[in-house]
Amino acid sequence: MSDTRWLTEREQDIWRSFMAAFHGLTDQLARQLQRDSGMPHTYYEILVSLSEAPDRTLRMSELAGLRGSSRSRLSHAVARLEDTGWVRRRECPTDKRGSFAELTDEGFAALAAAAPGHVTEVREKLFDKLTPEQVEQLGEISKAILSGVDPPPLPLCDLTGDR
Amino acid sequence: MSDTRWLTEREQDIWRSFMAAFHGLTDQLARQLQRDSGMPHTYYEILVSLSEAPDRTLRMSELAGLRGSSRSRLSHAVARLEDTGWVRRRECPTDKRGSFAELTDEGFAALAAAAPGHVTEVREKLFDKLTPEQVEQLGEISKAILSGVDPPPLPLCDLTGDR
DNA sequence: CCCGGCTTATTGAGAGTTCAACAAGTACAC
DNA sequence: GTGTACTTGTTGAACTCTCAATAAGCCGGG
Repeated sequence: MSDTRWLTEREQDIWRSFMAAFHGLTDQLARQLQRDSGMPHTYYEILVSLSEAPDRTLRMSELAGLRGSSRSRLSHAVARLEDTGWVRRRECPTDKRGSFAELTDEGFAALAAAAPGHVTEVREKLFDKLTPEQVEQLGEISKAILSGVDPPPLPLCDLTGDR
Repeated sequence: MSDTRWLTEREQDIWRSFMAAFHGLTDQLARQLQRDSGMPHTYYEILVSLSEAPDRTLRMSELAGLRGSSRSRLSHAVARLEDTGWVRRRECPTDKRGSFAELTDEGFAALAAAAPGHVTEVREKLFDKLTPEQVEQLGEISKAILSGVDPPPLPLCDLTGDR
């Protein structure tokens, strides 16, 4: 328990570059979206997920699952998106607990308006900086990391009686 | 202006894996730190930077630069860290505007207590998932991305007269 | 010296996230 | 059926982050 496998000098170097690069990149993307389209990156991704769903509609918990977000976060986010008129809530006929979130036409338009600037930023700040081989490597690396990431911060009730 | 260079199918795939992997990873690290050590990841990194500085002390703006954080954010964070007793503010004798942040013994102890769990998480969730070649590739990729990331969200007053 | 222009750091309000608690509905054993 | 256990989604409070505004000190030209 006490024999921690510390990082080597080299590993720490890479780890720090990685964190700096990724935070720099995501910060920049988030900033661009907020500045040019007035929406947080998280909300942009919610709109994307809805836009790709049949009828542009998803159950709240499916949406949370897709976005790796907690139900609570999603609930707050959708409340705000509803205020701006980009999303509408509908009730589920078969399960009265359930809620659907549906992308409105205004929401779709906002997404369509935001996309070009966002994609341009992604291309310039990420893909343009890497060689084609590095892009493929990044894909492999990402898949490998994903395999180790525990199921998202979903409700994931604490089953164990621990503590 | 209107000819956006959209992502190819393959690129979008990689982009999404990348985002999912990275968000999953950072979420998990943040969660582990908050749960086991009661501190946000951002604060952990502030403590790390201070612990490595001469006299465990840094000017506020140097610290902000190191951490790629805005002055404002750092100011709020240090205020809170001061409340918990992990950091102490000192005034700068040569520049009366300036402030030093100094890691207290309690802060150092908290950091020392948090480090093993954090490192273990980094090793298990990142390094253990990758081959040695992939680790090196990740280092190169990170450096390449870093080269394109604009200077951090520092104050960076808008020099241009635009808008 | 002194004034305008930077730089340093803080502050407050607004927005997003987390966590725990909760209401409401479903499911399944009995 | 009825009750217990689980699910779905929401809410409020506490916390972090962002942005714009502000106070205060430095600095260089005239």
